This record gives sequence, C-alpha cells and structure tokens, in this order.
Amino acid sequence: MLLFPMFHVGSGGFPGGGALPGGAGLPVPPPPLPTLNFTPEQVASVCQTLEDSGDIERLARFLWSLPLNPGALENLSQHEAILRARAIVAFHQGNFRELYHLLENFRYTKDSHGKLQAMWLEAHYQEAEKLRGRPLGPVDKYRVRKKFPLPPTIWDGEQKTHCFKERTRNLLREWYLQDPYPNPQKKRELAHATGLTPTQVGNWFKNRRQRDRAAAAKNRTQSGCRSETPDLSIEPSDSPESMRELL
DNA sequence: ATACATGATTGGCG
DNA sequence: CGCCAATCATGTAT
Repeated sequence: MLLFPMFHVGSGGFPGGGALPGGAGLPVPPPPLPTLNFTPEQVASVCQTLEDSGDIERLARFLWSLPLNPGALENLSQHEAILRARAIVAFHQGNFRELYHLLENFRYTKDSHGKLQAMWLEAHYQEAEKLRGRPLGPVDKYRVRKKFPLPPTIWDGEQKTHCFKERTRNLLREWYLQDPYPNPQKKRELAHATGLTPTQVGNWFKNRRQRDRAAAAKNRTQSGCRSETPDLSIEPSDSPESMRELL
C-alpha cells in the first residue's frame, strides 16, 4: 500500500502564481495545472493516507491544491475518502457550513459514521457555545443534539435503548437476588435469556451493586445509630425502583 | 427548568 | 481481566 514516492503535495512553488490561501485559485488563471495528473483513485488514496497520519494541515493543503473543474469535482465526490477528508478539513478550519453540507448531502458507509457523527456534534456544540458565551453543560448539549439530529447520511437510525424491557429487568432482578456476582457462564446464560449482550448484563449488575451500596451507605448515615427517623415505610409493591435493596 | 432513573463509560486498583 | 467510584447521557416525571 505504499503509494506515492513523490510527495510534493502542497509544498507550493508554482512558478506563475502568487497563490495565497485566501485566493483559492479562482482569480489567477494557471495554465500548467500540475495536479491534473492524479486520477481520482490516487487522490482518494492520498486523502486516506494523510487522514490516517493525522496531519490535517497537509491534508488541507493537498485538497486546496486540487483542480476545481466542475466535472472533476463530480468525479472526486464519488470517493468517500475525499469527501471525508473535505469534511475533516472543514471542521478543523471552523468552516461549519461547509461541514454540514458535506455531511448532509453525501452518503457515508458505516465505518465513517463514528468520526463524522462526532464532528457533527462537536461543530454544533462549538456554535452553540459561541452563541451563549459560556461552556455548555450536559443538559445544554442534550438540547443541541435534540435540535440538530444526526443526518441519515451518517446515522443508520438505530437508537440506543435507554431502558430495557420490563420482562428483561424482572429476570435480571431475580438472578441478582440469587447471585449478585454472576460468573461469565451465568452472564452468558442471562444474556441469551434476555436478548442482551454479556456486556450489557455485566453493566446492569455493576450498576445494581453500585446503587445498592450507595443506598445502603445513605441509610447508614441518615437514619443510622440514634433511631432519629423510624419512618422507613418500605412498600415493595410500588417502590420507585430506588429503595430496592431489601426486595 | 429541575430532579430523578437508568444504561454506559472512564480511570484507578489489584 | 473484574471490580469499584465517579461521572456522563438521556428519557421521564415533577
């Protein structure tokens, strides 16, 4: 996969042009156009390599050095690596308008979704933060995410389940009373019985233990030695799931 | 708008 | 690796 020995990507030095970043190649008519030798596949390869290397600056210079002919741009837009590279550069330059356009109007494979989703959210966070002048808290970010849902081009619509099904939770509770520290074998059985992954089962037990410990500690410090608060009316039938340590 | 419930993640410690 | 505390994320109830 060794690609291009001659990496004179954006190192500059066109003889005819006092080309500056602000001018982006429009005002000056450059007859030589040396980057025209690259096929779109080669451009995509370079984009991928530079993206993997993490050198965003160089990636930006490379993209900027590409020809802007209408037909060529259409060809280039068929390669996801190039679109992704443009999105990354737009994000790092704070060009959020361009970023949103790239993310909303082209389809991306699932492998890219994580990175692109992170950029989409971070860009909107930064915009919202700038608008209000102070850092965003978790609730503010939550509202931003609600206000700017991920475009379907970078999200397959599968949403993370907030609560498990009631039957699942009943099963977990029963097994928890029997054994709060299930071995991997038990975890796998439970996972199969509930349709969850073993990790989710492990998380559930971990959270259950942690919250039971917290509740027990609170009861000790609050109503502990001096019988000051004898009114612990525990109603197992409709307790709101938090005072559950003695089910 | 706030507070809570609950699943998921992180970083420290064996 | 598993466990733990702390914390984040997010749907829901107040």
